[in-house]
Amino acid sequence: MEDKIYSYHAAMCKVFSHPKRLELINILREEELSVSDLPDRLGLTIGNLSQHLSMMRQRHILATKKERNAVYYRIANPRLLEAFDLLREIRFEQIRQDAALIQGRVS
Amino acid sequence: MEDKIYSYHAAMCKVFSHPKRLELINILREEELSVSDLPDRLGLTIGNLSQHLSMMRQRHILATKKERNAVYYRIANPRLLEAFDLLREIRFEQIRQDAALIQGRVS
DNA sequence: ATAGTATTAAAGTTATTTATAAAATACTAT
DNA sequence: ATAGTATTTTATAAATAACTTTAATACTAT
Repeated sequence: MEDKIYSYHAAMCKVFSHPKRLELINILREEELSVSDLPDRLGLTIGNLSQHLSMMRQRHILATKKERNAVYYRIANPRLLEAFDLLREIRFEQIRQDAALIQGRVS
Repeated sequence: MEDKIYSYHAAMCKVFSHPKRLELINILREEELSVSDLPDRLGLTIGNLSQHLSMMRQRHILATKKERNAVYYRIANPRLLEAFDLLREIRFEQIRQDAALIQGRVS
């Protein structure tokens, strides 16, 4: 039971474990976009992009709506952006500390 | 440059993308423990555990100290637990919503 | 020094993830 | 209905990650 919770949690975190998916989240925080807007901005083929989108939707990170002949993707839950930002901030802090270490200014 | 930031960010998130690593983080939030305390609690072989520990230390999620003939691991940065809890909370919320849907009580 | 214990590293195997290209589906508008 | 566009799916190959077993290292205490 407890095991399942960790598995669900891990499945969601897997979304964050690929640089292009993170970049995508960061793009979609501003505006929702259609699939065809994205391959150029991300440097991905359409097929590959579609795979990422599909796994992100399955895990409720992204949500979609259909309009005319396009499918629009958006961030499913704004709180995800809080988590995104918090993790990024923690990572930045680490990088700053590493840099300080290299320059001999140990905190 | 921007690419590198996403890669660093993703590398850190990869730590969270495995259920046993999440379980480990949750165990270590209470107390720091030695390597030999962990295989039984996690149901991992020592070799496999050691690989997880090593990658988590490399990414600054865990920190170590040596004492007598044991190596103790602890959470490197308490803010990681904030992120852990936030993500878990978001995931729980999703599960609750899914459950509600199945039972026909659409929010 | 030697034996015993704890930890890490290496090698080999399996499983999972990612990327590419091609085919299939879905929808629009004529 | 047909042609055209957008999106998804599938098949395959390549890359990465995970697990197991065994060997090596490091440290303790006698």
